[in-house]
Amino acid sequence: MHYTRDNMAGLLRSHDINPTHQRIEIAYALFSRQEHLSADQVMAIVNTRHSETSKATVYNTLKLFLEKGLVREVIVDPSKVFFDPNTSPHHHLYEVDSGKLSDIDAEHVVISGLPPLPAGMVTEGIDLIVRVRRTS
Amino acid sequence: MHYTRDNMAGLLRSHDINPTHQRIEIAYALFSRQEHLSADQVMAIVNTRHSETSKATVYNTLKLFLEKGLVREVIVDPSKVFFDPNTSPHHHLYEVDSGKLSDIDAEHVVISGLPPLPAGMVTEGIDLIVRVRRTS
DNA sequence: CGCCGATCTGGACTTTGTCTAATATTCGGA
DNA sequence: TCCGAATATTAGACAAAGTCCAGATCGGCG
Ligand SMILES: [Mn+2]
Ligand SMILES: [Mn+2]
Ligand SMILES: [Zn+2]
Ligand SMILES: [Zn+2]
Repeated sequence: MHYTRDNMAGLLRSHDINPTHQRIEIAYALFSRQEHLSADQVMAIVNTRHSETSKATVYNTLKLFLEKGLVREVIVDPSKVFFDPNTSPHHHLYEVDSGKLSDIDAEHVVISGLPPLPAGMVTEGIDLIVRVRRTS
Repeated sequence: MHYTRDNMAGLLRSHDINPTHQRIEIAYALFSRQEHLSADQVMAIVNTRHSETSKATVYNTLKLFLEKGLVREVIVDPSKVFFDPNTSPHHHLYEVDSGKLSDIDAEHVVISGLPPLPAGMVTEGIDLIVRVRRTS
């Protein structure tokens, strides 16, 4: 599957999001790259050409995408949140020094032996983060 | 093992940390409670009685404890870091709504099928976070 | 064209955390 | 015990991420 600006409107509609110019640009930034981006990075990307999208809109839009399940949040760096266009179950490899974040396919990873959940609780997700460092 | 202010100095020295009044208070806040605390919470606790420890000292001290391996950092909430006096290998259960964070013993948890690390990389830690929500 | 709800915006504000330069404390040695 | 150097603490300025709001703008429809 190949992402273009032109198929962003359909993607947004399929997630019950009204497609606007700004939302299309922001979605395109994430989906065309298939990378983990911070709000700051998204803002820099969408404002490279000319369109001028405000900070408030970038944050509002990313939050909207999150609520609608179009993207997922990755909390791995204490100073900023990353947004992930890959919403299929997967884990993350985090290079502590460089801040580089990459995906680990969940398909072959098995997590067993977790204790039963407290009553009245339901799992929203299991985040597995492998923190690595360059051999010094 | 039972933690008192009086045995904090020894604990600090055993981790190569010069025990000072402020450091003892901060360590005592964490170890006597055995809870995950944010810097803000630590500051509130140590300043409840009278001692008046500054914000800079709270942050400096928590970072020092981290470097010396006396506490560990838990990154689970996008808005603040939690400090964990439990440095033995364990995982976390995070209640998304309430923000409550609790330990999952690592002893019976098995994680298998992780892909090999990129060359020249060494694992610094594996963080497993089970995000749960109250059944609605 | 003109209306109206939805969206976008600048900028003030909040929160978490960092930095700095001045002050205070600690601690080993005389 | 006293002293000086090294170490630690501090107030407050600063920075960065993120939130909020009231007013401006957009865009689809009659
Ligand atoms: Mn989806
Ligand atoms: Mn230890
Ligand atoms: Zn990912
Ligand atoms: Zn813990």
